[in-house]
Amino acid sequence: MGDVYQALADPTRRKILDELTERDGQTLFEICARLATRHQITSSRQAISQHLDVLAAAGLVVARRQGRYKFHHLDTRPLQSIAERWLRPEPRQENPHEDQPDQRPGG
Amino acid sequence: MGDVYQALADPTRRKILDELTERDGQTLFEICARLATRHQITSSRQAISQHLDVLAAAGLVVARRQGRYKFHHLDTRPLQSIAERWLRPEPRQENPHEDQPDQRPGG
DNA sequence: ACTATAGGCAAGTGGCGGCTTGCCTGTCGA
DNA sequence: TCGACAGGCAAGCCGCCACTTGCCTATAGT
Repeated sequence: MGDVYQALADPTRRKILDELTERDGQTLFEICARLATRHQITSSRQAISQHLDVLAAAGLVVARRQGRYKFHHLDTRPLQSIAERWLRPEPRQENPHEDQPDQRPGG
Repeated sequence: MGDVYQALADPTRRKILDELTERDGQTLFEICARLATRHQITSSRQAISQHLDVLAAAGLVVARRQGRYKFHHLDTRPLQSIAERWLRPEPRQENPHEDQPDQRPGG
C-alpha cells in the first residue's frame, strides 16, 4: 500500500483526481487528452500511466478492466482520514512558553 | 507560498505536525528531542529546522520569536480545504462506459 | 489475417529534495 | 564579560522521483 500523502504531492496527480471528480471512469487516453486540452499538461501517456499507478497504489483510484479499455474510478475514502488526523478538535495541550522551556520543561 | 500537499508528503514533517498537535508552541530543540525519543527520528537539528521552514512556507506552522526561543504553532486552516477539494458530495458525472468510449465520446 | 487502438514493461536520465557539515549570529545567566 | 544555549546560513552530497524512449501484448474492427 502506497503513501496517500506522497500520491497527493504531485500536481499532475492532483489534476488527475480533479479530472476524475468531474468525470468518473475515464480511460488512460481520455485522461491524457483532457489533461492536455484543459490543463495544459503535455506529459506522455507513460507518465500519466505511472501517475495512475501511484494513485492506485495509494487506494485513491480503482481500475476496472473491460475488453481493451481500462476505466479508472475515484475512491475518496483514503482522503477522509487525512484531514481528521490534525483537524480533530480535541483541546490540545499548550506549552508554557513564559516559564523556562529548557528544551523540555516537564520531562 | 509553498505547496501544502508537498509539505505533507514527507513523513518526518507529518510527525512534526503530530507533535505540535499534541503540544503546541514547541521550540526547535524541543521538537528534535521529542521526535528522537518518541518517534525514533534521529535527524539532525538542521534537518528539522528545514522541515519547519517547509511547513511554515505552506502556512501549516507559524513561528513566533521570543528572546532566544522560537515557538512553533500549528495552523490547520490550510488543511481544511484539502479534503473538500475531492470530498464535496456533488453528484459527479459518470462516464458511459458501455457505449463507444473512443477516447472522448462526446468530443 | 491484417491493422489500428488501448495499454504495459523496462531501462535510462536529469533535476529536485532531504540530509549533513561547518561556521556564524544572537540571547540569557553567572 | 564570558560562556553556554537557541537558532540561522550556505555549500555539498546522494538518492529518489518524474519523465522519456523503445518495444511488447492484447483486444476490436474490417
